[in-house]
Amino acid sequence: MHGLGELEAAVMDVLWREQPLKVRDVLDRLETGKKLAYTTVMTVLDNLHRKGWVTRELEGKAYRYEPALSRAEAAARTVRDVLVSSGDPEAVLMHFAQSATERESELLRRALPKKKRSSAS
Amino acid sequence: MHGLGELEAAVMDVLWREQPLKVRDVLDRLETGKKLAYTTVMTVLDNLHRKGWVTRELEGKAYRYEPALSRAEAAARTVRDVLVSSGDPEAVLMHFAQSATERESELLRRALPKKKRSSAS
DNA sequence: CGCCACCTACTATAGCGAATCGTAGTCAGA
DNA sequence: TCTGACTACGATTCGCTATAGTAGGTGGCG
Repeated sequence: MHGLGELEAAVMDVLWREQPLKVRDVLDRLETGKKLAYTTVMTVLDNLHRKGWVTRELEGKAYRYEPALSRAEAAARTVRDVLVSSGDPEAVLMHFAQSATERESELLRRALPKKKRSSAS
Repeated sequence: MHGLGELEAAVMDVLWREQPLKVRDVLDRLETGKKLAYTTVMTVLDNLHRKGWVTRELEGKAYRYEPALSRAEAAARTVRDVLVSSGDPEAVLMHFAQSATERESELLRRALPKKKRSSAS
């Protein structure tokens, strides 16, 4: 869904699950099979910050990180990017509609009519 | 949109534009600034084949390659994957609906009712 | 018949981004 | 002041992509 590595994605998962966390908190909550070094997680968070995936705020001595976008927002943006970069959004939507589950179709049908103008980022 | 490298994507673009092509044909049509070696393109096509992005068929001495999926199908599948892996497809669709253009909304509204069953990969 | 052109198969190198840490420096508090 | 918790930097390793050379097979043509 993203242009992220495995660990980076795992870290984002943690942050999406529980909001503002310090490096240590993320480390504690990471569900990888191996125990990582504190600095490893710090580096990853730093990279995510540099790439704009998370924002951070100094609290005393340590940073508290939180996702720049909710998981759903990030995913929605990815969907949009795929549409745009596909060169033919219409065709893609057609194919998607074909494979959409009944539930998804229902949701979309309800959500779409309510739409208002808004520019894509 | 994909998990492909730059050259791989360029090669897929060529194949999506014009269907069954031999290595040499792809090489000739590649729009990269630099002139690549024949074997470079061959390797890329081989890798794409290994990863399932293209199928190939021996014609005489050489292979003829073609995309396993149309560009739109591939993109649609990516969209589906994003939805599924997001953990909350509904929320993603809601956000997407918010940012959809009028045209996209219109398209979806028309396409959705036609839906039929089909299994996601 | 033997050489040339064209292909594929294999192997090799370099580059880049991600993963993973170690070390050094800083600062608040016991 | 010594300690513990942090951050800032830098180093190494790894996997994947980009890029290409070399070896070996084969059909056609002079």
